[in-house]
Amino acid sequence: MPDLDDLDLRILDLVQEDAEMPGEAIAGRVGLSASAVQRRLSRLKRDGVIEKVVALVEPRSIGRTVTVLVEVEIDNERRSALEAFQRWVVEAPEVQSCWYVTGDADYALLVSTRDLDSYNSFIERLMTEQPVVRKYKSLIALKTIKRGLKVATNPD
Amino acid sequence: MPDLDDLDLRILDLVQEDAEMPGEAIAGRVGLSASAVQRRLSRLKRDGVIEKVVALVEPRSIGRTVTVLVEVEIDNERRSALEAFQRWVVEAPEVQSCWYVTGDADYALLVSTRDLDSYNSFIERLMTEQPVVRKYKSLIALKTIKRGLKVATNPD
DNA sequence: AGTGAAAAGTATAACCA
DNA sequence: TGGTTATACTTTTCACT
Repeated sequence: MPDLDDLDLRILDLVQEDAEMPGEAIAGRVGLSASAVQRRLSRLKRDGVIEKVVALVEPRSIGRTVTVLVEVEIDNERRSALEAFQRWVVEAPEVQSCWYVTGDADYALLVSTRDLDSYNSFIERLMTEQPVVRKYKSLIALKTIKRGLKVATNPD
Repeated sequence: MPDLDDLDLRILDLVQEDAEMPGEAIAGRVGLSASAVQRRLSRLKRDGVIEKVVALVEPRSIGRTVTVLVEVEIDNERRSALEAFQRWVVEAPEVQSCWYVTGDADYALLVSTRDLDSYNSFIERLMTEQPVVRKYKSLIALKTIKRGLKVATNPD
């Protein structure tokens, strides 16, 4: 991942908001030709700066009403099972994101399920299949204020 | 947002993983013609099922090394300032996502910054500009296990 | 609603500055 | 590296089932 110049950053800023914008529209805004923009986009994808381009789906519209932030505490005497836990998380379709964190918890999971019943099923599966999880705490999202993974490109 | 059939769900499953897949490729997988797929995609966007299509950028590659889950506690005697707080959050480029949650905290924020220094600046701005925030707790992500906002389309 | 074919719009690649 | 042109591909529109 080599050095990105200011033009790359401005392009990234735009496509993180709308990846369907035609190269020519981007070109107009950043002051380049369409093909220069496309060349840069190809390079950004090849180098892994742009991981992928995805559609963001509104969860309610496909019947997923429940979003939960789950804080998970690990049994330190079973640390050897951590890799299996992480693989489980990566495979679980309910888990949107997961971080290993400092602080009170060990892992934080962002989970999306149909309803509270299926959230409960998810937690039961987690606790029975992954005994390395000692405790968990649920922060149930009552309202989504902002949803995205956009990374700021500004210098601050 | 009217009823989605099984074909819609299968299309959504694919474009949440890779929105650049040509209509014809999707068509082959779900058993439709390319134009039928395109018509469904247009409808899904028009109806807001697909909110938008965005590029996912790898934070490190643009110099953002710090990801933090911030739990925020609200001063209940200043509830009137909540709307201003939410607007602030929506505007703040460091905040990727934010939920109003049950449990110990009131809000949970997903924050991305250049380094710990700029995270500190962010927190100071938050605390001085939004006195409605009484307390906060930082869960610093030491490792990202899984990153995305994909919503499962399966029945579970 | 779906299919297939023509038309319009984009992206890709080759070439030159 | 950027711009321009030509080619290939994709999406959009339309006539028809």
